[in-house]
Amino acid sequence: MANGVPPGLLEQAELFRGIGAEGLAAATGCASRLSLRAGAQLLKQGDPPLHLFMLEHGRIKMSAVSAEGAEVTLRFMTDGDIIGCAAVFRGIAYPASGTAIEDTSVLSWTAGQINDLVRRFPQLAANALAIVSGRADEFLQRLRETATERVEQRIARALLRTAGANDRPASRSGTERVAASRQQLAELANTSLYTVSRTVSAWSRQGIVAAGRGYITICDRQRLAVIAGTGTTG
Amino acid sequence: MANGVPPGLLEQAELFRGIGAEGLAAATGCASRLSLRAGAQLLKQGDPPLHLFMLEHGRIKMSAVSAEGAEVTLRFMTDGDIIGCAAVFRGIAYPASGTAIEDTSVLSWTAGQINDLVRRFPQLAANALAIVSGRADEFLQRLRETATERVEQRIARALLRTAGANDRPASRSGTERVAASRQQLAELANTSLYTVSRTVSAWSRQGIVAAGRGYITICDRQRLAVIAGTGTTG
DNA sequence: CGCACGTTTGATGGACATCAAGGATTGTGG
DNA sequence: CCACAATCCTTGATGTCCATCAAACGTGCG
Repeated sequence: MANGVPPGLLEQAELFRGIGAEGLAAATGCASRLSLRAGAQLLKQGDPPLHLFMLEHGRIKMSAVSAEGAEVTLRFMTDGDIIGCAAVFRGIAYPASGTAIEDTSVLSWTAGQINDLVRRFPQLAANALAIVSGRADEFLQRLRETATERVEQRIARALLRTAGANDRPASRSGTERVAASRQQLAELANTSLYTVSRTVSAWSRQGIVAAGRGYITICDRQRLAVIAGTGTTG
Repeated sequence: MANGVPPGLLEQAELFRGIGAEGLAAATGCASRLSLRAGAQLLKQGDPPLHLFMLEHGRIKMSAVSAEGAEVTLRFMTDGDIIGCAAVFRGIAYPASGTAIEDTSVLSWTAGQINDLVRRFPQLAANALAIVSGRADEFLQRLRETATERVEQRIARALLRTAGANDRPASRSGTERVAASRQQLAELANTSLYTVSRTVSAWSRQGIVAAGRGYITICDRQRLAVIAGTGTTG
């Protein structure tokens, strides 16, 4: 494998499921690797869909801006996530921008390569549908939340979500350290960093979390889940 | 055609594009027709994806509720729209509920029939991806709006959107009558019916619209577009 | 040590929801 | 054709959630 992509890596990704050893080998074989420093932009909203990406290691912030320039953070991508799926499969411009928020390594395929792969392994199309549909569900959920829920609830959700996305091997010590600045949480919860700070401070006083600079440690996941409305029966 | 579905009807639908005369005939042949009185429910969020629907004539409100019971109206479906696409293609529960808000006629296919059709006409899978992806974009846009825009702007958008969805043959008389109660607009703009009423009254005073019971007539689409931020260059 | 950056906390105000009550429009039955 | 009910719409008064401004504080780093 000239590109040095370890075999087996792609299996984790939802996109490459069910295409067999041959499919995985083909996809692995034509992948390129790309390294990004923290702060570098991977793709820009509105750009033509030349590449499909898969995050190998690191974190990327996906965000979208409106015509007036208002920005919304959509989600933070982590290892194994696919980026640019809908755009490449449909041949439309990327609907969002992606920026590395820490040093990150990414695999990429050209649109042409993906088209070839799809022709040989039609399962990829079904997988793409699943991914896009899942993303639609996510947006729908965010929409519901933003529209109907209070700030504290949204912040709790945002925290739990980035917790889940980060520490896959959930430390079962009960406490769980989440790398997230107030600003980042604010963007995910559609609120201001001030409100996040106040809320987190209040939680800290109640012993639900322990706050630090650039991170938050979840002490009482139960109570946080109750606040998030993911409540009780968890 | 035993079911009385007029040939040529399906061509309008995004889902059935590019499958040729044979495909259209096959799809038409196995479609069933369903009539709904205003207020009747077509499908319920969480139900297993037994049927795919296509709206033949009428209007259906799609809405989703959270675990806590808060409801969000997603969109109003009109002639030719596909309902249940993501659910049937992926085999997951319907993500939203659909209720007829006027007497409506719907075509339906069972999940099995759709699967057969997809096997024979793979283009259907690509079309489904386009539909789902388009819906994701819509949600993303709504999310951006709800998060960053002021109420007046959102109401303007909601009004223009339902205008576009209703009167396809846009009456070029300059004025355009839109069937929409204040309550419905409020749901689409994620606000209260009171605020909509106030806003519409203000517009009415400025001559942008003319308001009536159950409808709003757009007099100055230009200015409305400016308010919506779809501005000027239209 | 001092700078930069993230965080905290108070004070203020605005946008909008909500409550309340009254007015307009449509349909129904006598 | 008129009275009545049922909706839908309007408009004022009030309150609250949260954004925003301002300023200080803590932490880590060169």
